[in-house]
Amino acid sequence: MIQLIRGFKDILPGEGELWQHIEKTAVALFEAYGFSEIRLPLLEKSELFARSIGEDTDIVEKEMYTFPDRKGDLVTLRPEATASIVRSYIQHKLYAQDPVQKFYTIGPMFRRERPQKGRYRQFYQINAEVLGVDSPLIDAQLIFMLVTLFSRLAVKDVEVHLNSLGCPACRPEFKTALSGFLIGLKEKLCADCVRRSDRNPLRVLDCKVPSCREALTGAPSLLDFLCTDCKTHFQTVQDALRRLEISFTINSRLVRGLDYYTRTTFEIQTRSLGAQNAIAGGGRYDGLIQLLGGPDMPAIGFAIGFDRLVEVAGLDRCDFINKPDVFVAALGAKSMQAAFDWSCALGLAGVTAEMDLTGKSLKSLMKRADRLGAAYVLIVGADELEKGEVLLRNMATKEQTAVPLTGIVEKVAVIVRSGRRPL
RNA sequence: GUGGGUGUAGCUCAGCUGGCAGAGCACCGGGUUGUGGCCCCGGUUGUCGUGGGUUCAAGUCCCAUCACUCACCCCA
Repeated sequence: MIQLIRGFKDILPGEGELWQHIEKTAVALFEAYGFSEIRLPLLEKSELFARSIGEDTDIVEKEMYTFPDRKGDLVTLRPEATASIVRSYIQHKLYAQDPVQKFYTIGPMFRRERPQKGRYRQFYQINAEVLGVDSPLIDAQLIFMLVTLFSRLAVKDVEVHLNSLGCPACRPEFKTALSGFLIGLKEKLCADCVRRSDRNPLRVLDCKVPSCREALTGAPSLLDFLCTDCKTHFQTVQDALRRLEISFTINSRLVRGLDYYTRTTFEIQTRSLGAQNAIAGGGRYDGLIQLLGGPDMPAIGFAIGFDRLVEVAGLDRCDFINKPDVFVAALGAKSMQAAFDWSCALGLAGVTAEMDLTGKSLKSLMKRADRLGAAYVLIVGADELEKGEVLLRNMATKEQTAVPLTGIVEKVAVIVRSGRRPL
């Protein structure tokens, strides 16, 4: 048997409906705030990610699906969406029409990590990005949208973690101070942190090893090093969040894994996902557009882990399963023909009709109708055809109505519609 | 990439110190000659993850491998 590739998964019928519901909820929300959909390729030149995400990140160093195409060009299955969004914004000069652009996009990303709860090699993200807006108010609005979405999807125990990473004017100063602090501490840190302290000292801050955390208690805080502009920006974000009644925690150790982040960064966490507790993360990346060859434009965005969101959404999967309105139970070959014609016509009339084509006993047909959750069963047999009327059984009330054969499709459709609950 | 746990019927799992591969659910049929859910009776379903090894004999012990899973790492 050929099995699927490690870390990949099938979204089976029964789950698909829930995925769709979540997607629709997100799209409706984004559109209400003026975001438009952008659809992007899954494959990009490898160089795009190396430049945007950062050569020294784990993603680029060891997690990307990178391979030469048939001509020998290095291509990569996208590990995230922001790089492509920015690439597209620059390439099509979208800023020329209107410097402010708001996008959302939903789709698969690929990273070759070891699979775990809520972590797959092909995983899905919902992204929203605002390009060309400097104002800290937009930062708050994005967080507001995330919190709103999670509440609409009944996600429990949502926590907003907030930090500012500063800008090219103030971050280097902090990095120097941090490096200085770390030098004296090398023997107290774990092996990973010793390596990090040279290459990417910021990452030492969110190490989970208890001894490292302890050693870092007196470490300089990023927030003390922010320049005046960054400080004001961060303060405005917080004030706006308070006005929007969103509770948040400032976590000066919240560091992003991608190099391009500046200023505001945030992460939405929830319990009940084990170690993979982040369901969304994002932040500002003011320098990225210019870095990739575009104009000097600010930008901010977030990514939601779709797979994780599906796991923590407080929704009953059964509520979204597609149930037939009518199950057509045909007994005998002659009945089968008539029943088949009617079930096709019912579909056109907007009534979901399901029927069994294998010629089973009425008992098993009834069982099947019950399992599928059909609202009605239309019983069609030789006796009924002779009498000129078939029986429509309401599965909930067990009431049976005789429906004459003339105009049967319309009559069934009327009864089914009247029985449907208004949405 | 590192470490732990788990792979037996479609699903959930039992199977002892090696000795004929099992149960519940599901499915199919019958009781009810044409009416679902409850009840009763009967029936189908297996490369015991895969490949080696030890043994008279391996689901069981050993090695390898694949997959799932949890954690580290990293990240959404």
